[in-house]
Amino acid sequence: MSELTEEMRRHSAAHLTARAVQNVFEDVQVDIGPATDEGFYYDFDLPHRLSPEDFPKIEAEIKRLIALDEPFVRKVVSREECADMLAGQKYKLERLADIPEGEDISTYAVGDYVEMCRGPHVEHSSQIGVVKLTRVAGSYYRGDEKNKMLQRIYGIIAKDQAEMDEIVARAEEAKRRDHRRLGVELDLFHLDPEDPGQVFWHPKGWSIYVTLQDYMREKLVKDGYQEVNTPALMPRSLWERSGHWDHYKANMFITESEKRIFAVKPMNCPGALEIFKSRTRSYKDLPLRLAEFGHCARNEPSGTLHGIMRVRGFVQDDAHIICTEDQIEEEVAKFCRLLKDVYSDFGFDKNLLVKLSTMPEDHVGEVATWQHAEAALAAACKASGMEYAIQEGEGAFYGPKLEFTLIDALGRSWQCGTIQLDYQLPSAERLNAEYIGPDGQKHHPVMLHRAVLGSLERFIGILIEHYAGAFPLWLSPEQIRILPISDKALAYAERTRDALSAEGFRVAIDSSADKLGAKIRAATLEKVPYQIVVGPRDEAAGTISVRSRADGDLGAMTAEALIERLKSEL
RNA sequence: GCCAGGUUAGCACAGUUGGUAGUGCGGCUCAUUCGUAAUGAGCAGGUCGGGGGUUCGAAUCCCUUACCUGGCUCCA
Repeated sequence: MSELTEEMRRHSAAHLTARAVQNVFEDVQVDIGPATDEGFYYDFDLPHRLSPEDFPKIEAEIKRLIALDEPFVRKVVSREECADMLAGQKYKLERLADIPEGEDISTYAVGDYVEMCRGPHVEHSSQIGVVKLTRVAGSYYRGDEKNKMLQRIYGIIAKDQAEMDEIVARAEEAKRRDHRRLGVELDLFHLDPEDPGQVFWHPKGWSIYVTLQDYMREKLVKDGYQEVNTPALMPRSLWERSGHWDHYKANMFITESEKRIFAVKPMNCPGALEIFKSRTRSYKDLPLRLAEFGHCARNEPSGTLHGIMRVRGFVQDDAHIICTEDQIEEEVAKFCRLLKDVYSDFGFDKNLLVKLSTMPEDHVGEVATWQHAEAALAAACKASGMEYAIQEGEGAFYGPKLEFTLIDALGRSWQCGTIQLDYQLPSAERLNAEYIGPDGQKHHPVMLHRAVLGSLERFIGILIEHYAGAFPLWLSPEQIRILPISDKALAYAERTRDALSAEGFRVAIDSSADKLGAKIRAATLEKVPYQIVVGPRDEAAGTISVRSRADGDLGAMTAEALIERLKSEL
């Protein structure tokens, strides 16, 4: 018998969920219920509207079924037998019809419940462990929005109750770190329901934003980029030439002035090419790396918006590299090095996943060109010591791409960085960018679209959750808070602040009438990295009493000693 | 965009079978001038998301609309 796997247990839990739902409710049509990375789900169609209030009933039934400890029995059946068995189950019958002629059709029975299924499953239901249903959601039949929406129940499993408690605790930790919650608590930003998907950055949030942007600027300059800025509003004629009007119009915010149509840019690439085209270019200008923190707006469907992670107005750490085909490999490798360098500064250096998306069915350009491009991307990965997985046919229609996924402190993965090859946009059919080659002839360059962080909004959302709001010193909006023990120490607190501000630190004074304990509590909850307590004793001795977020009470020291410590930490 | 569930004070939430709103935190004022995670007292703050309906009467029931949440789809 094959080894018992997590997937078998999850998939078996899905079967019992289906069985339980059919035992509890009337007229249940079942579809499919696979295991997922997290747990499992099962899709149903039934007149009753499922809600989390139904979970206890269903869970109790699952528990009862598991306790029966019945064996899962596999049986290979004929198509006719299977159809008989599935009588009345329309989704299952459609799924049966999908199974190619000649392939084995297997069923799994637990007790009196039989289901058509490829398997494999556990041997006995008790091997599943503990099952908990987590949520219910709509889901299109076969994932196609033209089809009927089924009701999907998600669930998770654990070996025993203790493990389940642990899993639930981890989910609560993720909830505690939710950037939407911390963003409000730490006064970083707010979202206005009247203006969905647009972020209002408050002083502290904007401080993080600008600090992050300045950090990237420094990296870009060192890496040979030049920063530019292009208009937020550009005319329809340009979008028609770029192809966006045909392919992306539904996602663009469009406006009109004096009978001319304009659109808010959803991407910066046409702007970059307009700069390239503003004068005659030589092959000696290549590669030309143009970075732009351009504000883009995309009219994302309302259902996809999520906090500051998925918004309609955002800024990417965007850049476009205009180069020759021969330069692709070196430019991609250079980008990979930059990306690794940046990610490691945030502690994302481990488990970086790279995906290479190749030519899709619906594509433009020659197959040979695509193969050459894909090989260049693969070679660049290898050159920078990155392993990659191939996503067959997942590339954009205009070129292949690399996508970089980082893993945060909670072990969750986020796709942020990307580099995409584009033969289309600079071509004669589109924006017609040209340079003069060594041969004196005109040539079309290739364009690389790339971003390390992706959108700053989303990346900051990830950082908030990754750090649980406790930003490293360099990113903290308020690096130091001075807590005078009473008004009598206020003047000394102000002198101390001025000394630290002069060194470039972001410092605030808590001049409220609260007692020291309350001030410490407030600063601690707001995760300020350094707190300085000052009172008459310190003033007399010319020292300050320092508390660090990481190491607690550091005792008395001079302001100079603290400055030295902070500088070494930056 | 689709399905489901939500929306009550700045935030977190109560609000029993319909009888016209409460708690905590926060804010403000006053008092306290205090040495390492919450000083005390008082005050203000809500057309219960918007609109329509049922009813003598709606936060509560119905319809509609906006937004939010969870998924699905999408992410040239």
